Amino acid sequence: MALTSEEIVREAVALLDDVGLEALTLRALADRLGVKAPTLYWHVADKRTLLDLMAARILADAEPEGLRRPEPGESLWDWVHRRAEASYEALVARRDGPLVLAGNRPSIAALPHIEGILAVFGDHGVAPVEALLALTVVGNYVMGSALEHQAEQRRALEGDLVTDSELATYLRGHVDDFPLLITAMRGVHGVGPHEGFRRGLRMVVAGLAAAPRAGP
Amino acid sequence: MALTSEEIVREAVALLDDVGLEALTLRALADRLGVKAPTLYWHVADKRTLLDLMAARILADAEPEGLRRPEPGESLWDWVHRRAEASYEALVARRDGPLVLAGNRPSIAALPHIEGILAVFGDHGVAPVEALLALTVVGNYVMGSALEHQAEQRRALEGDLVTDSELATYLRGHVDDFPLLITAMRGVHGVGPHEGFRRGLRMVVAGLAAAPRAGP
DNA sequence: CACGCTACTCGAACAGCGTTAGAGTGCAAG
DNA sequence: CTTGCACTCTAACGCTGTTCGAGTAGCGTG
Repeated sequence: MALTSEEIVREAVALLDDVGLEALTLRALADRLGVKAPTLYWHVADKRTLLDLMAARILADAEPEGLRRPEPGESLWDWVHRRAEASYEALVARRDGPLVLAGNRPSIAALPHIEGILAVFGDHGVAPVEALLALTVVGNYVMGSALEHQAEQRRALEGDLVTDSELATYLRGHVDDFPLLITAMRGVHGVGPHEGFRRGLRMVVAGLAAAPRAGP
Repeated sequence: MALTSEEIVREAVALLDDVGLEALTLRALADRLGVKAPTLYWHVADKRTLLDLMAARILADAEPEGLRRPEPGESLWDWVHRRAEASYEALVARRDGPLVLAGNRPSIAALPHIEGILAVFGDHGVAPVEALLALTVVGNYVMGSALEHQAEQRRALEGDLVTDSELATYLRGHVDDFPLLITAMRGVHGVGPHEGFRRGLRMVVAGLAAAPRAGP
């Protein structure tokens, strides 16, 4: 049975989930597919383009069906908020997902999708330029947040650097030096780990909604 | 004359500017220092920790003196805006800077700095929790934007994928399929490349300023 | 001066990586 | 049966980060 490039990409993403980006080697991927490494080069040009394909697939998975358009009666910005939340969660759920996506622009295949989003903005009276701006602002915030969250997570796995809990114990030893930081961390610790992202997202979207001439 | 680890880090950052992250090899760095590769291991534990040190240095360079506190009479949020703009520009100016910073949390050395920022927020009546939230929101937005900008820039250098101009010519060939996207891109193209970040930043900061109980 | 000790540098080598060249295998079409 | 294509393999290249153990220069002490 012949190997397909889609099968390779699918298994590569699965391997990524298992071992992380650093251990994602072509030989390991080939092993997983019951094949030797050079075989992959018949189906995929490069490791670089393999990563591009993986990024495209991860991105596609992060856009479920129900988010293509707003629910009936849903406000534009509530929809933007929901979209952002969903892609953040999809990004964070996939191990090293943000890292893989970091270097890879969406392919041409994503253009119709973007056009559709701009159309929705248009239905709500937002001009294309403003819409694209809002889209990239939210996208960059989501990307940055996911990246930071996973960086922290990776640290905790490797255990060799400043994790949040290590930071907490360090701070406890220097209560007098960092009173504000300590109360801030305590307040953040009260809510869940992703709650910070959500609260921030709400403010970001509010800022976007307030700024342009988003007609009533 | 003995080699110091600071000298290594300084030269590593310079090498990064010259050749980019992918070509930043220990042998090349050693060559630049007039030394052989194993020597570096006497001064630095790992390449990983070398990257951590580089990240710390890049981050430190991104915080110039005049931004520690607001100018007299400057509003809190104008100051936040100025800080964000400065670090964005520092990040983008340094080749692959965002990529290096992506995996590396600020070291313990950065804590006093953060504490100082929280104190400024406190002077303006913003509680530590809200201040830390605002700080990470802006930080994540800056990080995501810098990452995206440099990803685009890298594509243009390597010339083998979808750069903005290639995208533009592709779009010109499919005017009927993507009318909104085209007018949006045209509008973005009118202003400078970093203007999108600035306009977005203004909205993000506005959202932050409006949301919490930032007393008068 | 001679001693050893520490600080520092090096050559040689290892395993593993992405990648290529070329030979081989099976299967479908003529 | 033969040809040719689609696909996979073995072997190897140059490169990477990293380790080992030997070597050297300078210094404080006897």
